[in-house]
Amino acid sequence: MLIGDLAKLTGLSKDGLRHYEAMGLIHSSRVMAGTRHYCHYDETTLERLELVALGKRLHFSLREMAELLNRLFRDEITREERSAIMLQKVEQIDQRMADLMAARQELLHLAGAPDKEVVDQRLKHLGLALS
Amino acid sequence: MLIGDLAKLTGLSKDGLRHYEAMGLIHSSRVMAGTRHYCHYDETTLERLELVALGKRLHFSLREMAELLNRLFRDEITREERSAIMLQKVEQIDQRMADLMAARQELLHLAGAPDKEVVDQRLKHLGLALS
DNA sequence: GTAGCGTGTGGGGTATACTCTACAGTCAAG
DNA sequence: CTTGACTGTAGAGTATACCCCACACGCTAC
Repeated sequence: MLIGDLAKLTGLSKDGLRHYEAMGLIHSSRVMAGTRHYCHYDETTLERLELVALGKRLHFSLREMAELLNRLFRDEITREERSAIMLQKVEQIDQRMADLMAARQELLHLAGAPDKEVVDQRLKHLGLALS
Repeated sequence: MLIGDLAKLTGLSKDGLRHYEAMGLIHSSRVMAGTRHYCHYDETTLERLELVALGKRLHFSLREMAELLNRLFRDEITREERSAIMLQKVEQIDQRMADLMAARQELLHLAGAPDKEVVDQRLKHLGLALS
């Protein structure tokens, strides 16, 4: 299929898809038409794009995904390695959360801790609690 | 003082300081010397830069800080507004933490939850716990 | 008086993830 | 056979926070 179809099916923009292709996340076969060519995408592209969506949710960068995705489609990733990759990302996320948590505490302090319980209530809604 | 002194006192690079000035975080008086001029910074610049450091810890952008800093030095920010600003930033942080927390959960799931207790142990070290 | 350090300016580059614009060719419908 | 929709390419622009380089000038020490 052509890029317009892919865009409609995924809800992504054509420019975004071209960007993904430039980043190596998806691939196409070039089909000639007169002096120029068009890019044809097969159905695995949709699988790839679903994995890209997953990767974005999981806070992987496009660069990280480009590598992982290609290795994944060549069956080069073992269960153990996959697990390790995920846990490594968890560590990065923990680091960022620690950073945010420290800022949060300092912000509440600077805010004059107006209603600590009410504010921390939000954390619980997020599935978190201070320990 | 000149930019080199400021750089040494703060540990920031001259280029970084020039960037801050271009962003409106600090200001200088231009003193002529022949055909050109030099930028002189007064002591309040150090105070400003300390606030910039604080702002960075608290995840304020330079653009946000430029506005806040100038208003702060003109005494245009009431206690109530300061509190509101901090709490607004807390909300943004909560949003990002929720995002990260969701990703974290999904990552652990995809990792095969190898040793959930051990991994969640790290969250406690960060001052957090699942509720 | 010249070497060397410090300085301001302008511009480019890095990283991330795109969007937008202009230009030109292809193709189907009318 | 022309119009309109679609396509590829190149390049610029957005946002954030800087770094690096070259150039030319100022000032001080020698």
